[in-house]
Amino acid sequence: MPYSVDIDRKWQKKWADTGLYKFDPNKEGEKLYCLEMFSYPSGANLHLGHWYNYSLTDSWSRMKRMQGYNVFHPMGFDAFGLPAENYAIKTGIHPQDSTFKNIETMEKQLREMGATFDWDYELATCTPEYYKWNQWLFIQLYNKGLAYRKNAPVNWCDKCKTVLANEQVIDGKCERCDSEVVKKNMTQWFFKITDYAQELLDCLPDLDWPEKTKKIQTNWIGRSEGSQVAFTVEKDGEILKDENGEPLKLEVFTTRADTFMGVTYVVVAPESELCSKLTTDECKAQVDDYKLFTSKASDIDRMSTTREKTGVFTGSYAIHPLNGRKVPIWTSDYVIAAYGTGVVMAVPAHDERDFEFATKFGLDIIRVVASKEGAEDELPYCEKKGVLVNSDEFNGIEMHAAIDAIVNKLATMGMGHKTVNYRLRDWLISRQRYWGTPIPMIHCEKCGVVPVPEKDLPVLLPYDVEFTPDGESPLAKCDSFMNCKCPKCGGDAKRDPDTMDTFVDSSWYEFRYPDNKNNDAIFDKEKIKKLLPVDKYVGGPEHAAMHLLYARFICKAMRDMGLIDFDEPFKSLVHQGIILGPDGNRMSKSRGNTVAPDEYVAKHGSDVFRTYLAFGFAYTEGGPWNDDGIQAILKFTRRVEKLAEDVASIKDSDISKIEMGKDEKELNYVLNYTIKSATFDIDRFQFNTSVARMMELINAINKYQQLANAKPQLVRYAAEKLILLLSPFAPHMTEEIWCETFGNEYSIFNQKWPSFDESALVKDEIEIAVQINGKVMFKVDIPADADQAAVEAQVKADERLEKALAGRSIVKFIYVKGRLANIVAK
RNA sequence: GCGGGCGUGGCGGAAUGGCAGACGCGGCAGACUCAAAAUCUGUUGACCAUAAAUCGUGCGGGUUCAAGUCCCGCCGCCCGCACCA
Repeated sequence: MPYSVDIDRKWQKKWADTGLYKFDPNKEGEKLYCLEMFSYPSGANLHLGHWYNYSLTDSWSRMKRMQGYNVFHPMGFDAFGLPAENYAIKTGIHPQDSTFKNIETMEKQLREMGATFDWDYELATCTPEYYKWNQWLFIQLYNKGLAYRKNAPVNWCDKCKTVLANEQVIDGKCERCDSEVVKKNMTQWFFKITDYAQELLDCLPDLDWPEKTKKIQTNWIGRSEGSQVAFTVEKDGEILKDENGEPLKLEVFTTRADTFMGVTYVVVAPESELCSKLTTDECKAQVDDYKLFTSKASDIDRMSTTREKTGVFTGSYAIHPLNGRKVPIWTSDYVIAAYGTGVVMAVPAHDERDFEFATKFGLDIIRVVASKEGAEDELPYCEKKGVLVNSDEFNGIEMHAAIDAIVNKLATMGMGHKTVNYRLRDWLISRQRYWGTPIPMIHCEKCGVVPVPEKDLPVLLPYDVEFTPDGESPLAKCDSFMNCKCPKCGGDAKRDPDTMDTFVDSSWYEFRYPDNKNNDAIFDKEKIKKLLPVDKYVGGPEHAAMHLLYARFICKAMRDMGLIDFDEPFKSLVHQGIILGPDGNRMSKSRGNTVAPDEYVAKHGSDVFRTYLAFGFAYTEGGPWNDDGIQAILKFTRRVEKLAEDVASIKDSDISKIEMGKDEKELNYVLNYTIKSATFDIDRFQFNTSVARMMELINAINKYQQLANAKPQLVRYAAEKLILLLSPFAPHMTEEIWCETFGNEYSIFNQKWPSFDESALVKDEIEIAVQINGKVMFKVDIPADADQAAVEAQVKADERLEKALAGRSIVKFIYVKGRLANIVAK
């Protein structure tokens, strides 16, 4: 029966009926956990990106199965999230209803892809069975001090009256109403990922991840070595005191402690709490105006580098600990509250931003570093080399040495020390949204914040909720949800009305798959020990800084809770590229350049589509879709089927007894070369070249077939190997050929992956190029094992050499074994 | 602005410093056919009537017996971060 979508259905049914892909943890073979990033269940059918990710990773895992690994390959759904909620606001269809319906559709489609997923291990994050453990994990983090509440500036859309997730802010605008997003201070839950900043950095080098992704994480974490130095503050003519009655230390982070003697003012971020504390009554009005001004400034404005500096004086002064100088404290939005201490010491002579600010507001500029003693470099002089000037006792000290000298001096006064600062911020996980995991915390007037006892988990997400956004969490309006008893004192209390960021759901799901039905624990430690970490993780590069960082953090936190005993969740990571529309642009409905897999699959079958995806692109690059490529694969599959029919009647594939002549050796060489390189290429996710090698193999077989004295056993033998090699890409078609055309035993996927014979790859004679000064002049056949002397002798004896030399004489003879010979001639 | 990646025929794309363009699409020519489609065979970087020669991996330099590959400087595109103190 020629290959079609009917063949797909036939074998999909048989595979399911016979449980071919059921995972047995006790089966022989080294365990291999192969995981694709699970997907969001959208209403539409699987798109090209899903196919590209899932079908080819499936091909990889199929080869691994055949190589004898005990492959665990689960699939599930990242089912909480905003799209379903927004869809509900628009249509009135409840997120739960639309989500479960979408999951059903996607499951069906994923089955039709013909992947090896074991659906017994499926999970969906929106089920209470899953999010119960999300809540449990939250409480463990809380108990460990890794989940805490604080007041922080968040993205706020004033038109939608709601907080927005970072990913909902597109170029500083709300994705839904397109109005500008501003910062607003709100009390939110955070996960203390910053506790792990250094370890997240330290473990990166040993991961088998794309270097680019590691770089993105490195930058995101943003380690910066510097010093923390402190000033005292004079407000209204008096030294400002802290809550203990000690003089308040205004601490700043700097990488340039060498310029400390050049500080002429200090800047505090307007959002910082310190700002209010430092502002004098006299200046309060202008500072408040300025705060309002910056809170209104959109991210777009603030991000602009051409934007002119703004700011106002707070009325207070910082007192320089080394020279006693009194410098004004300003507030300006060029200082970011969340980075460092939210306060900057300004050295306009040696910092461009400070220079611009000081120039605009007429603040002092004092040179303290010169490229060499006495030099009058143009200011600002920002080079990190030179010696100190105008710095009293530090004059003449080389800039790097001066950092140590100054910090040491400050340290003796308790006013400074070396430190490391990270750009990474704690992970804000509260969301004022409905369709997510309720935060399992209770607010009691008497007892404060109290975690929900484990026996009361899960805190169920109520179904009947008014979720139109109006600035309040939808759950806050649901009395039956909100009102509860305090677990500690039994008095009336309120639940936390927020839900968790859906990145929390996906930050540990890889741990739940192997034990997805466990009602008593998040997972069984022994099961996890057997299967994790994930050996191969495949998904888009867009998750480099978010999901992949969060998942690493949660893994480390789990380890420190004693749940697991390894450091990293994903040993090896691959990113698939992006398939663009035929016009070379990103596919989008508005552009009208989308390609729907369904049409192709219905017409040609899953295998043709899968094999095209393998062949038509460099996997990690992606690229524009091209319909013509499908035709190439159709042709190839027809040739494969034709070959299979040709050899169907040949029952003998024993090649050990046939005489291996030149042609046989040649075909055998191609066969073994194909096995070797296709295996290697599939292993490293370079599917296009592995399919190319198979095309070469069928070319060679067809050529050999046409010989009058072709040995049928060899043809059959080579054809069987080809079918095995192709099976990961075209599972249905090759199963059909294997069982029906060849009459072999079910299933091809219980067969061993072909191995190659190294001796077949050793040729007696090879052709090499002879170059003169790097240019190919002619070619010679030489014995493959010839050494340089032998090759040199043979080439020198060649009659073509004299003409090629054209009167020049040989200076040097280089033979690169098996490659070429190069003659240096003058 | 900083950091990273990429740039190869008409197209998708191959090339551990070692014969650039594997494999395929498309084109051209031929076979089969009344014809077309399909299939098969050959051919296909540019220049050139042909061969030879020459030129060819964004541009300009360099290292090397040998550079798409390594180094330096540009240009273009993409991605990440972005007043990070």
